[in-house]
Amino acid sequence: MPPHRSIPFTSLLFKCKTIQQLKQTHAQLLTRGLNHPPPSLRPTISFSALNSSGDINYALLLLFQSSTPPQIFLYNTLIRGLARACRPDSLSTSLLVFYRMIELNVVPNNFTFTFMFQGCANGGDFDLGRQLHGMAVKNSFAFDVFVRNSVIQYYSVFGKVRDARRVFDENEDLDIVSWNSMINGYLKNGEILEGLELFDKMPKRNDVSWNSVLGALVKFGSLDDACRVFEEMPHRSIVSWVLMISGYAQNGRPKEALALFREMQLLDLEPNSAVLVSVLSACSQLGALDHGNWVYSYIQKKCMKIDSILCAALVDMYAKCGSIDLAMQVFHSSRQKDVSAYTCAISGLAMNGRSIEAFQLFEQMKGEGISPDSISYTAVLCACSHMGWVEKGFHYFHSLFDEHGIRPELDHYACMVDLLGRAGLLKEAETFIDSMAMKPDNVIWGTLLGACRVHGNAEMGQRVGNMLIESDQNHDGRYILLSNIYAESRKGEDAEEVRNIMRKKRIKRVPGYSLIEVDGVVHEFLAGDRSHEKTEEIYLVWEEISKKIKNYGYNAETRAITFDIEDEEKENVIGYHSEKLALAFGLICTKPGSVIRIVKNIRICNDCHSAMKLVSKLFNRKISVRDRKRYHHFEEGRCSCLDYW
DNA sequence: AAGTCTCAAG
Repeated sequence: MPPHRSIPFTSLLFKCKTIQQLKQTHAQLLTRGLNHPPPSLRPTISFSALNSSGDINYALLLLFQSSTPPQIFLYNTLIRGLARACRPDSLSTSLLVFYRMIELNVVPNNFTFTFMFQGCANGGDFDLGRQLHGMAVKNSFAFDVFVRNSVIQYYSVFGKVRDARRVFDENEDLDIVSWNSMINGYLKNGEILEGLELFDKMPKRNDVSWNSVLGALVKFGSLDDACRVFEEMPHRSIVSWVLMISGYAQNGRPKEALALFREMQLLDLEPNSAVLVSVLSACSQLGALDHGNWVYSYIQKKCMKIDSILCAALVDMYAKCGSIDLAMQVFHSSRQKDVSAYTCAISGLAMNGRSIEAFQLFEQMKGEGISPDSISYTAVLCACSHMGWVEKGFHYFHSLFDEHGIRPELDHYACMVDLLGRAGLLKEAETFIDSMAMKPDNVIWGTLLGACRVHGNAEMGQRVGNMLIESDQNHDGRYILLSNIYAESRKGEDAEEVRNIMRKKRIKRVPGYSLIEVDGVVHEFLAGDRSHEKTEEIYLVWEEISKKIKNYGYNAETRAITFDIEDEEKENVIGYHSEKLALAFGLICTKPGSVIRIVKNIRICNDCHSAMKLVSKLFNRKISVRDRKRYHHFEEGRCSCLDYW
């Protein structure tokens, strides 16, 4: 068969849009006896190796089975595809390709080396990279600026900034990417000053240079410094916006994240999925369902692809805004779900009082061949804790290592201590802490202290509380817990003593607050807050509510009163806990029949819990309160937590 | 014929 007969097929191959089409067309070509004519290899290998919907194994097969020795371009394409793919065997496979080409006397060129270094950087093999570097130098490929830049990048990834700097210094012929790679090497490895010094010396800067600095400030410096750079930089690319918005979202400043996003919209800039992921994270933190809904409809309107990260963010947002049904709807309709998306759904279910489904989903995930990671385990252990399922908790705790070889981390231990402590097994919890394979941190002891308070164990509480205060003198929560434990076990003097120490050390109490979103605006309330513009009305309404529910058995509890309030104010303040004010505001401002959604930064107290239950019944409203750990969905006088929390 | 640097979740 004359070779030119393959030409029409080759152009057909170039037009293929999917791997299936490509394989079919290629198969037709093969059945006509045109066994891998060289021109057909290029489109097939390029597509299979580089396209995100390609099939790199198919490309490998074609390359290794070719009857004629493939051109260097094809080898390079495969190595490039492998470097990009980030599979666990990527690097060993590209090394195989590398040896194969040498074996067939195809001499590697500067492109080969660029892709190999990229592979080493992504695949985590330092030694191989160093050998290749020697080889590249010996064969004069290190003169190519691309090769050199990928070497700098490779050394930087492994924290070998000095080696990177040597390559950088040895060469006259540097371009802006060399500078960026070198600066980024410093910044990523925490050598901020060196990085900034080099940045100052740069002959010319581009967006990437500025964004590297911006990213380092967000991560290692202060957000406010980053903000200043953001204001001053000559041009903001989408990456700059991503960095700032995610910086705010991840550092407990979700309101500022949303404000910056609004600024972006006013400038008519199109958000990408990275921006939306951060915006969704901010919505999750604020419980801002209206905003979150807007983001979801925006994604649908723009037909944006929902990848596993966006899926996880959406599921997390809906779950943390209390709309677990919507969360699961998004989850099930998404095609791309990775372990994180599953984990978000699992912890979302658990948080919303649907632990049985959480366990089912965990098993389903394993059934689909996705292995749980350490965070998935934190989620199931939390689910056990919410239900008080001690035995199940131990089962999962043991399977952590037995089934998945994951060594328990502090988070897992903390979940177990919470599970035991909440269930009233305080002794067992303490024994469990003693059996830990690592040194327990203050979070673990703090969890036990919290349990001591819930179950009124003053002896253990005193011991643990004093130890905690000793080791971390500035944590307000520990003083408060200990003082309350004393107060509740009628040791008023000891409680007073703790209060005095706290005053003397000038330890500021982090105030408890509640958020409620009405018509896209997030309102914030503190306990006894009188700053809201509708204060008069809010307090009036709460008085009415209070009177009404008292007729149905509500008795303002005084046990849970915080200590830094003067005695005569006690009843007043517990009557005006932030969630009660938010509830009154919600009753004033939302439509009858709609759900009132409140987000708290600390745990809900007994008093508010019983008040909420009664209001849900007497006012016939569904109320959702998210506290620091979980959701309480109140309906018709009952709570989804079944009064266990 | 092709490449090197900045970017997101639990």
